[in-house]
Amino acid sequence: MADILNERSQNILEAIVEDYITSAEPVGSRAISRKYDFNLSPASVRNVMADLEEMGLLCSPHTSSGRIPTGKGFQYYIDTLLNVRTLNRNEKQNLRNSYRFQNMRMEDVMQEVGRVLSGLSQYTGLVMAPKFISTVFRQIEFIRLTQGRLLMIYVSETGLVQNKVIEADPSLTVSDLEQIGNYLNSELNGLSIQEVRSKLNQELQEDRIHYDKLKKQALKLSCAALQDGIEDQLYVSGASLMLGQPEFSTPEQMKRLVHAFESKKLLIELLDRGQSAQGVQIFIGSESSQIDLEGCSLITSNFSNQKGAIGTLGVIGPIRMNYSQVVPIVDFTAQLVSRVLDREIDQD
Amino acid sequence: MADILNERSQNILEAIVEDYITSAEPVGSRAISRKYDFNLSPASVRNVMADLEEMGLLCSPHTSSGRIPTGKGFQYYIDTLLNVRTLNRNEKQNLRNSYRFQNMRMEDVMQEVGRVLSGLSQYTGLVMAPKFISTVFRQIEFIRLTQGRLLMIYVSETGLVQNKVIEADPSLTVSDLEQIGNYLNSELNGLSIQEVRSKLNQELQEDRIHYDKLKKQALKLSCAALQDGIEDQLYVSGASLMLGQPEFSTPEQMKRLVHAFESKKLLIELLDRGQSAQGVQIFIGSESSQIDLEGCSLITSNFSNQKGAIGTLGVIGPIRMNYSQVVPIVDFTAQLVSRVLDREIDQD
DNA sequence: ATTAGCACTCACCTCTATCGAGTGCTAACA
DNA sequence: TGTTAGCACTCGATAGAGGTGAGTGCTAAT
Repeated sequence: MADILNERSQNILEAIVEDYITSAEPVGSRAISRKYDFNLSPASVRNVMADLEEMGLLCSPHTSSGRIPTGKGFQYYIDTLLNVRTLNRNEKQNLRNSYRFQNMRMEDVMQEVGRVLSGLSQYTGLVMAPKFISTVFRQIEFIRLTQGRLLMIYVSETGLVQNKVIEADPSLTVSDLEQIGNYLNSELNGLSIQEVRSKLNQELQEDRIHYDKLKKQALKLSCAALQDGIEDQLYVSGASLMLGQPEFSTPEQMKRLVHAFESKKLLIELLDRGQSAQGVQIFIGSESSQIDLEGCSLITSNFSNQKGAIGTLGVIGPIRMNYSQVVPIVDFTAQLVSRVLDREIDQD
Repeated sequence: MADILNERSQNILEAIVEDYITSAEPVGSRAISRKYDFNLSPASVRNVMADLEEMGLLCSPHTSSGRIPTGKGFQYYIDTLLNVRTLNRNEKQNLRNSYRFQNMRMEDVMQEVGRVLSGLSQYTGLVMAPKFISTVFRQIEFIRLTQGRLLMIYVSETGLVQNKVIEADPSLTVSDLEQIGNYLNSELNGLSIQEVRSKLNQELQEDRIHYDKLKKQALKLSCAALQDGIEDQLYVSGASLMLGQPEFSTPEQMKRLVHAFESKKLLIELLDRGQSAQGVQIFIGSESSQIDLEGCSLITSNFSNQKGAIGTLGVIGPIRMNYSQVVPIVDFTAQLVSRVLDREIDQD
């Protein structure tokens, strides 16, 4: 794709995209020819623009208006023209200082990250906590609520607390539960949930005929507790900032956006897509094809600690986002959070 | 106040309010005289309306438009004219069936309640989980994160899980923590957090010179853990439904609302005001005087279990809410949730 | 290949006219 | 004396007309 455009066309496309990013208005040939010194008259610029439009990189809202980049145009810009600013030492230090992670619960860390991302970018910050399945077992606790109903509390290695109500054999006593907890805590410590699951399944089969009743109970309980059904946690910050963007200024678009942010399902789905990738990823609205998120663009990066718990953070904004500014922020923040996750626990 | 108005004025005010509730448009004298059979001509109705306007119960957006009730008008309507529908057995059963509380975590119960409230009322549902301070102690657990940093997990009697990171003496070993946990769990079980606090303070003073080092550590730890700094949890559901209401149809008002819902602080403040009251409470926008929530009205009721943990739930909508329909829903839901809280634990 | 020139398009603004729902006031009526 | 019919008036909402200007496409000259 990159080679279809000659240098002049590239320069003009870049100029148009960047002008449009700051102005949110259709860009005219005159403006381009004046602001950037290509030594080209408006008429020449117009010729190039007509070509770019034919290639689907630009479009004009109506006959007598300037051009705006299409999704494809932005995609091209991101793929080949965007040069991401790298943060210098000062900027990195400033960013580091923006975050206050001292003595925070994991939930608070996630929320704080979202808040800061949103504040710095002036768009909407998203943070998806590490998925339950990607966490590493640290401790489990069972608390009896009523006959046959237990509250299970699970703490991951990084201090992420999750809980769940499970049904259980009503005959289990409190001291049974304590023993079961102790057994599981010693057996499963340090294993990833995936490892835990396969281990549990394996042992359950082996022990099917075994007579250690308590151990069997323990396996059954932990199966119910850890098998599934713990939902993703998504933190959305600064949704109202999006409503200030000119592309979402009509009531209908606002409703759409708020709905999308509220249901969270769409967003989680979108963030999931990037979970396997490394580094910063950019999804462009049209591509993502979620009606409610039309016109939006998503910059994400995964974070993880050394043992693998993977979460995702990022910024969602209008397609017309300031990528060169936001990308490094998202990138560095992901690195920062990864390091914080590791620091949460003793390195041994 | 009620006695200043004669019956005819009351009838007309009621008619205007109810018409406005369904139409969201200024109500004219002609409409009133036709739809309701007071046997009064529009002219007579106009006379009454002029009186009501003078008393500050009505106002007209401009000279030649119908009247709309003022905040004061709504207040009067709610105080003296509103007759709340009581739910019949069928409706109660339907409402009960709307909620699915089986094997849900407390967090999920709260969220579910918000969702259903919002769905039934078509406005925005609010649920504030019982305040930490109003809960009853059930269990506490300390998990070592790093040298000198502990994760404290607190479970209230109703199964509400909260956690917090606290600093602690780095020399504490894992078995120390276990002992401390056991000690606290046996000592504090069944006490309200307020009782716990006074007990801790008392014992800390008594034991100041004592030589039981571990006990002292236990007291210190639990003080740090339970003293304060656990924030309220507020669940907001169906915010986007509010954006469909005609009074919030302009971009500016939408932004205001979304901002108010997002920051949550305003809402928590507002909900706090009703924490001491019993039964359903109604706050009207102008009265609440929060700029961001102008034009909104709040119907709340507290719920609590037998031991006193108090939370609040309700519905926030335009002042022009269908009170007679929403009030009984909020009322009955609060009763329902109260009962669920009690059922969460063994009755002993 | 580039560009100056020109006719053309179309969103946007403002001005004006019209319409109609609703009012307040007054005079007539039961 | 309370009620009502009649009437002039107000004012938002809607629609159309005209002007403006930014921007385009095309063509012919450089």
